[in-house]
Amino acid sequence: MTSRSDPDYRPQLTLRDVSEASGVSEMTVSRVLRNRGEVSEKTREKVLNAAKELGYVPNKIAGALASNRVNLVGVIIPSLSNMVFPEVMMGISKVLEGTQLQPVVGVTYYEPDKEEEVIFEMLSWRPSGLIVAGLEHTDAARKMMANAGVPVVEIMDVDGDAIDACVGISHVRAGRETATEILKRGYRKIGLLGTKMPLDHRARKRFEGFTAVLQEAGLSLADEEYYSGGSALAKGREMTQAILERSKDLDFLYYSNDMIGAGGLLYCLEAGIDVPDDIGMAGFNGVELIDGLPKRLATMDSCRAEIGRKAAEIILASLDKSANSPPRHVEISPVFAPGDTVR
Amino acid sequence: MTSRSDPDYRPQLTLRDVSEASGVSEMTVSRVLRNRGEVSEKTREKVLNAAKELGYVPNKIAGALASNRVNLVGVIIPSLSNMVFPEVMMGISKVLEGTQLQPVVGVTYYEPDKEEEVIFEMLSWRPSGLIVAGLEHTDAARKMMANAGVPVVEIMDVDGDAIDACVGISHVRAGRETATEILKRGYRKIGLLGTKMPLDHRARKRFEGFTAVLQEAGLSLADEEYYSGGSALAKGREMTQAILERSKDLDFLYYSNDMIGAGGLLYCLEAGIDVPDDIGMAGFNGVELIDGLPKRLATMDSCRAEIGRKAAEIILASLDKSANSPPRHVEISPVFAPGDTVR
DNA sequence: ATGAAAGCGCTAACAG
DNA sequence: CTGTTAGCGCTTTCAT
Repeated sequence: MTSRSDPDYRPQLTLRDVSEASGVSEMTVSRVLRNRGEVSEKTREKVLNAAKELGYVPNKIAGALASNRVNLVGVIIPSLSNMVFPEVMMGISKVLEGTQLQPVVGVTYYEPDKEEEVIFEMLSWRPSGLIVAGLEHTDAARKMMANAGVPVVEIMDVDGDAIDACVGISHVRAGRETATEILKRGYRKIGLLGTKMPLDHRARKRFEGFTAVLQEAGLSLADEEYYSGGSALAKGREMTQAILERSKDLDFLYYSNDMIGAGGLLYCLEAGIDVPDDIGMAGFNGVELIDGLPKRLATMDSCRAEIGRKAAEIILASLDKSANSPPRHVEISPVFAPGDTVR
Repeated sequence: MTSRSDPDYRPQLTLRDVSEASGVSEMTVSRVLRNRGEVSEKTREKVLNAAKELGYVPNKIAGALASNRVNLVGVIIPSLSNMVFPEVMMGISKVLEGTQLQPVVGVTYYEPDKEEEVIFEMLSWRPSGLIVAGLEHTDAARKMMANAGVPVVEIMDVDGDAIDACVGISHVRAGRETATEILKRGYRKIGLLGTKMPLDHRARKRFEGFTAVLQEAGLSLADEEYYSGGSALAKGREMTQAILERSKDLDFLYYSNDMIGAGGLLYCLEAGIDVPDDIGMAGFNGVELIDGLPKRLATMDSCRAEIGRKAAEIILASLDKSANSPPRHVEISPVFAPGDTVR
């Protein structure tokens, strides 16, 4: 897109061009192209032909400015580097498919300042709604979203205060339930393995819920291991080896996600460790990958696609005032799936 | 975003509001907010304070219309359901980070008509550039892109004619090289395992290149197996079991991607099959996952992040006329990585 | 260094 | 069913 003062600026095709080519007024051309209002079949055809002939592509920028309507939904997520968020996206896409709305993604890399920036950027396009991962934001970001005048759905997490609407699971509870299941099954010397990400609030909350239950049972974590960077599967393998060599009496490993859990599982199987009798293990997320492992890793489904779908539905409903509005605070309750790695 | 005629329409904050609050003309406010043109430090501050005070968020729609500039790059990819495309995205993001440009994603689900639709939708926002996966498009889509007047980079594949620019690998050659390596290592009874996706042109091209080399060597495929849907890892496992039970004399399995290859590898290891001596195996993509498997699967890196980076650089360069333009046709040559699953 | 005027391409609202 | 008018919020251009 060249600036209009550039020497080689080629003016774009406008409604006016279609109007002239078809001998129909701009306004009627506009109506035809948007399928709005009554237009006779004859004019309709003339316009459509002219538009196709010319290769006219409407200018949504101008349309949006004039109509004060932007059919975009901003989706703001921390990362693309694991399957979690793409799956949320798919849930959103599926619901938005067939409506006028289109998702637009922004990535924050788990950085609050970057998130604030992305939110600002998004809002400056005046989208019809916003879906944001997590409940933790800078004050400025919260203020912007609260004042944006569009529906805002915070997703993935419900442990905290939502600005407008939220859909997710309680990670504290997820951690608590996993711990409860583990204790119930008799495991006592428990190690924690996770990513070194203080800003991954959801992983933090799971671990908090998890350790709280241990404490209530008079236990404490036997050991911990954190990593950053690299292939999650490989890291899970390495970390597991490290922690088991260091703490020989561990009988359970709780991983912050399934991918590193899978690495740990592969390591144990190769090392001849009896899973789940010598060592039990559990991850989190319920990724598809789990189905293909030699043993199904115990996990808890984080319901990513469902969260995406529900969030999109909330946006849709709050735009369509005739629809009866769905609840604006949705907690999904995942269940512990023991798989083959707990006894 | 409510329509302006709605009963509960709240007018948005405009430059005018900031102008009035700061006692500075709209024009100067605009200059401050865009860091353009000379503005005295004093006015600058007044404006910035007023804007922050009010919580003003500029309207990019209006800005874009007036300036004929949209700092968006459309990225059109077939799928989010495996790690391949998110990784391309990360390459793109990394390069665009720090520039004015922002990527916007559209997903086509490997459907040509859907792709045409997404391209049309994208172009109607008048983005500064387009990055599209693949070289195969509907005629209408090609025409739109050719006439869009913005840089268009087709990525992932170079086996075909590019509209404007392209960055990718030759999948035909990738298939050929893999076949060559396999034959060189003495494998002869070769089975093919892949996804049932006639519209995944790149997988098709790899298989075509692969079988061409076999034919040139007087060989033909011993067996084939295709799947659709489900967990790739689990499917890889199932397909491998199926093909091996059916064709007991196979000595090599070529998978259309690493994920199903990994499933196959896990199956073989569990089944006590000697890899690579009884059976050799190879996949495609070079996903990180491979590092964490019991044996590293032979593969060929599809250079996703690099492709994303190069594509973004081409867009950037063609927008900045002072920059010397990089080549507009870039073929990256991946190398066969034998890992531990070929002898 | 700052301001005023004009208009980007389209659609809402109203008139016929 | 079709057309006319006005203007969305901003930036360009030109004047001061």
